[in-house]
Amino acid sequence: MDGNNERLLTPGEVAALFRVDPKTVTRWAASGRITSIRTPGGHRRFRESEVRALLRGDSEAAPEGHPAAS
Amino acid sequence: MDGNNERLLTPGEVAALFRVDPKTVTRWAASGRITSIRTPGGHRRFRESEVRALLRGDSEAAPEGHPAAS
DNA sequence: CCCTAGTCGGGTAATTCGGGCC
DNA sequence: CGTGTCCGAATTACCCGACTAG
Repeated sequence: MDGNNERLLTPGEVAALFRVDPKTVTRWAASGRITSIRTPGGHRRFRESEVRALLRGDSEAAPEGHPAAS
Repeated sequence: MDGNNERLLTPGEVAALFRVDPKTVTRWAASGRITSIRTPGGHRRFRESEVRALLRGDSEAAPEGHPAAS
């Protein structure tokens, strides 16, 4: 198995998490405030770990990978 | 034995990677947005390297071959 | 040969996209 | 500057029944 078990969220999911409109989430991605993965169709997907870090109030950029309990 | 060690992924695998419906992946292949290999039965299969490049946001899809360090 | 899971095909509703405006 | 809402257009998600993969 690949260690690539990163869960992706849809704009609507992130919008519901942040209590904002999906359009706002799209603007965050356009501003580079959040990592966005684009589907061949043009739709965006967001990393669950990244969104979680933002939700926690982590101003610092979340490091890629797993937050090893150090 | 051709040196073709390319791993092929099923629509369900690609769909899970992009967090989309397997039907959507099939639509990408129908639109020519992704290289699809057809089984004698009509089922589609996708190249692991191609899917990975799409996930990375690489607009330039590797036509084929291995990513030799140039 | 049989079986379970996955995929195929077409059609319709929901969501998202993009730009512009308040 | 950032957010919410408008529009039209594109893309995606779920419905069904039938076939393939292993």
